[in-house]
Amino acid sequence: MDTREFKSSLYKQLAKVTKALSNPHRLEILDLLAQGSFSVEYIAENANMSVANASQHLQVLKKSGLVDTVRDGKYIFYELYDGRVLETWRALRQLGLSRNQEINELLEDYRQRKDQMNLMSSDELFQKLKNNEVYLVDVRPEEEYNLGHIKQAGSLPHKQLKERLQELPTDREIVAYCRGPLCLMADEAVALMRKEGLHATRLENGFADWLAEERPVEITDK
Amino acid sequence: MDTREFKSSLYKQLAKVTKALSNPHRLEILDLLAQGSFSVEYIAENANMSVANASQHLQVLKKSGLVDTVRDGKYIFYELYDGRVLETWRALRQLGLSRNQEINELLEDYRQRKDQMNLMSSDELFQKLKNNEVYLVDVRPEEEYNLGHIKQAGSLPHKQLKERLQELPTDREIVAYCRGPLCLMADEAVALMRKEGLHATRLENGFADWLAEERPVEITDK
DNA sequence: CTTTTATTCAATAAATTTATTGAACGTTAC
DNA sequence: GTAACGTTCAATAAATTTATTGAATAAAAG
Repeated sequence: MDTREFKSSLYKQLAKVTKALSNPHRLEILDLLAQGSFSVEYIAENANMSVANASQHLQVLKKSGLVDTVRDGKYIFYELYDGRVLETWRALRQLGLSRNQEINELLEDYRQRKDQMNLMSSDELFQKLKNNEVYLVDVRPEEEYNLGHIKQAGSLPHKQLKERLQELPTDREIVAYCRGPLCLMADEAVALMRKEGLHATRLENGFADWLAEERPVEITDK
Repeated sequence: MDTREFKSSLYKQLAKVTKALSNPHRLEILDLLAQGSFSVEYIAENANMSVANASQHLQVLKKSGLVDTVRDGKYIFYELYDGRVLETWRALRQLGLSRNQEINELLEDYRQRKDQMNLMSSDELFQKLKNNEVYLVDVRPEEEYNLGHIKQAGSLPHKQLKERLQELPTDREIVAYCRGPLCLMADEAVALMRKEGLHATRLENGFADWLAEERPVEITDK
């Protein structure tokens, strides 16, 4: 093998990792796995695809070394291989958000339609939590809240929001958060709360980012 | 458009960026553009592909927002869009090197075959340069040396090395560097120097990394 | 104005990636 | 043991990506 062939093989190997990142479904899966480890079934349901399809995508991610599996009883849990994968995913997402104008337009359109543009930064939330100025709700599915959540947050899955609106305070600012900047559960929740006359805002990023920023969380370790 | 469609569009848009990163040729181009801006012809030659093919790949990179173009006379120069692209590329490359065992095996095989396994870290080189303990040579093509190089480095393109061996000192350690950890020019140079009885070592990373680490360089600004 | 040179475009065939389907596998619960 | 359940496999058709070829543009040089 001459030098040129060596070089081609190197980039070909490297592309195995980037190819694994090149599919929208797999990106959505990674974004979900940033929250914790989940079964194939859960992933399929939450990233909106068939179980067989999710399984195939997960195997691509596994072969590329981005995720790993742990068997627990009859379930197989997939998780990010390590913190470096999470960091790279966050950098890529950030790059995408900064370089693809259409993403921002999509997000703005969505929020404008729901009449809520303003987002709260992590810094601001951190301060307001310290001064006990806000009521914080985690609107992700309960399973994810149980794996770990922002300290002082209560669980109120967005699917149950309508029936449990009366639990929310009417005299305080409510902050809702979900998985991350691309997750729309908190946007939907805020829209609904505002329609009910509540003072609600969404956190700009989500749980995985709060964790990566090393801010206070409550984690269930297994 | 309902929430699910919105979400799919978001990840689809994001995948436009990652798809641009999913091809080995385009990775090799990015790695080259980490050194500076170059014409299509130069890129085609140095990344070993036809001009038409390089042009097509470059357009994919441009549409995804990763690179930009500047026209100068009859040449069109391609360059990384900004520092964030460089940082993301470095993170991805690092992730690849850490997660793909075959890359490391390829590199080790290559170096073993050439009987030189030991690499010098940036830290060590920095110290040795300060104490004037090493003779530093940049073995990249002269064009790239002229765009910018490590301070105190002399230019000795690996293609001219054979004829200019007598310029090298026989009584000092020689350090050779090139574009980065995936670039093999410095490995070839070190192998040749050792065969001639010189005391030579390669820098682990390359110019773009030295620059990103904010170590002393000489840059030609235009 | 014509020629030269650098780059891009358009068309095509080959290769790769993808979603879907239904069967197969392996573990748990009974 | 057998049934139920979660996951993977294998086969296939549709969609996308890729390299190659030769023609088309656009700027510079003569």
